[in-house]
Amino acid sequence: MIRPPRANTYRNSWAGELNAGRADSPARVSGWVHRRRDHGGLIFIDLRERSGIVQLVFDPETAPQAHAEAHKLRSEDVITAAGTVTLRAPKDVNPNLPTGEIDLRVTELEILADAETPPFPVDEDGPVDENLRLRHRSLDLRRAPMQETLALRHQVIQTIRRELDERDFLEIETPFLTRSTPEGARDFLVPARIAVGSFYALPQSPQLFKQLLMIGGLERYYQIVRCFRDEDARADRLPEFTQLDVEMAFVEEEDVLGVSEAVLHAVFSSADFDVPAPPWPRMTHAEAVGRFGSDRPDTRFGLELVDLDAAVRGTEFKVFSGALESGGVVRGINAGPRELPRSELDGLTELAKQHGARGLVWAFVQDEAADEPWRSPIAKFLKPGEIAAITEALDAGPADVLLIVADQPATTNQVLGALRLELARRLGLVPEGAHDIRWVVQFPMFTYKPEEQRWDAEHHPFTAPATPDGRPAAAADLDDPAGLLSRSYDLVLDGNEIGGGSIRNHRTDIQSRVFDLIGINEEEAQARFGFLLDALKYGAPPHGGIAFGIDRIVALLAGRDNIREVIAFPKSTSGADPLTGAPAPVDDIQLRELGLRLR
RNA sequence: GGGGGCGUAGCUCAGUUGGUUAGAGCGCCGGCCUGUCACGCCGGAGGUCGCGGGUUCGAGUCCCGUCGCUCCCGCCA
Repeated sequence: MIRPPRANTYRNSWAGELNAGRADSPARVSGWVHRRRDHGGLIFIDLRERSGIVQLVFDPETAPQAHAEAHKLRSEDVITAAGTVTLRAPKDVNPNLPTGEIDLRVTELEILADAETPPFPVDEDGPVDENLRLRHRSLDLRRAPMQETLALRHQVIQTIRRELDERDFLEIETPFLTRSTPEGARDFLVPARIAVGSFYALPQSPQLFKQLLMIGGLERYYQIVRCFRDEDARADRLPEFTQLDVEMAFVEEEDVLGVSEAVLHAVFSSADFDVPAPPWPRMTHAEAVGRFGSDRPDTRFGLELVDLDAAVRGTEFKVFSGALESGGVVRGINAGPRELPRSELDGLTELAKQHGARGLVWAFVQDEAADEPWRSPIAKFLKPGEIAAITEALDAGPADVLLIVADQPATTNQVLGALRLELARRLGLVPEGAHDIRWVVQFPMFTYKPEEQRWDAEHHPFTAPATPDGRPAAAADLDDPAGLLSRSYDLVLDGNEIGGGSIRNHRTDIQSRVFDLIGINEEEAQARFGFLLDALKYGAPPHGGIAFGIDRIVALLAGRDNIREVIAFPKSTSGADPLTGAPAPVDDIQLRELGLRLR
């Protein structure tokens, strides 16, 4: 698995590669003191480096000098040791260690660097405050979980490169110091010394550049590239992150999805991550939101959303009737037969409110022997027929817990989508080891922003529109933007968005019309991305692409719930770097050169 | 910008209703120990209870503020 090292003064073998086959032969290894077991007579030292751990034995009778030196060893000292690989007696074999059949009986020991006592244990995987780990990242990186995850990350990236290379993609770099690209997030800005008062923007993605590469005839491009968005972080989102960026010319959706499936399936296979073989199922955005309350549905468990408009039409219960009259909906989920104590229901209500609902209706379906069909604070406001209709619509039986939200459609879906995820988490509804991967397609092209009285691009404005029945749209189709879809696609793994892309606009007439609709006039468009619009004029091929979140993918493969765990030097949630102290103030001299003055 | 959680020894944590000298395990230091592998045994050191203020006879504990970390909402296609 690992090639032998070039023999030098430090090593001729990897610690983790020594085995019974090397018995009675000399070896020299170097690494860190993982653990010491000093018996007064014999001293055992576990020596650790990337390849693994080997036990060094220091015997006072056969090697008194090395033994004396070994007494000084402490955790994380850096040593080089030479001796003879020795078979252990059968009773002494350690079956938990790949090198457990042998020892290295050391005759020569040199301490290359001694270490202060580490601020947290390096030889265990137990929990340590994350900030402390990040402040001493070089120590944290020595720990097994980080070594494993970064090796996995490397393997993912190598697999991607190999697969794309085999498909004739060119890896091409694009600039970091650039102009703002219209992704919608806040830009990180870099003041320009050469043009005081002007700024570079760090790229939110190489979107415009990869389109230029297609117009430039490069045909198939990819890049594993850092992207920057100056927005608040989350467990799955940091201000700087790495994406696999892909673009292809003369393609339609099937081409991009096909390449994506082949590459990612190779990635999953290489990591022994068990997802179905492609082609992966596709779900429309409308279905995803309708059934799961999310555009990144986790379909590994039920609790699907059910429309209750018909069941409660004409009701006198104001929460429901009020919602319906103001263009809202009434929807619910059947959480199945549960004993949910009041405190848990309150918690769910709190969650619903956090997501914008005014409240949460809950009901326990009772069996026929009970006085009332429901046990619920709102039962008395509903007619028996309405209760029966809701119960039937939710396909509910005795002891089932029903959760109902009445609000505007977007809010209702978001709230119920969040509730079903929370319930699944609390109740452990996701089957162990189950994974689901699927495309979400046919996103709306535009969303209407009432407060600004204009349409906005749901994806980004370079996405090609499609008619409501899913055909590529012509310029004339944009006259009625309401029902338009986009030729975009997201890839969703276990409820996580791990990639997304689209077929782009390669014709200036459609592109201009899109800008028009979202309120970017010709002058502004020319100022912000005239270089792309100009390029489109000189013959752009139909093209499209996709981008995948490398951090998220590796985190999912590694079973980590936080992408910081798969990044060597991550920022904290606040966007600060506990290691370097960035962001940090700068000298007045630097500010003057940039023509900046601080308030 | 908003909400929740956390902050006590080097690490991971406990700390009752506000009450004498703030504890445990691991680590660390010293001693003993020749087959351990989470070695074992004996002894020891180690605390600005995040920081600031307040209430109180008395604060790790209650209150206010603040900082940091974290999860979420907003934001982020």
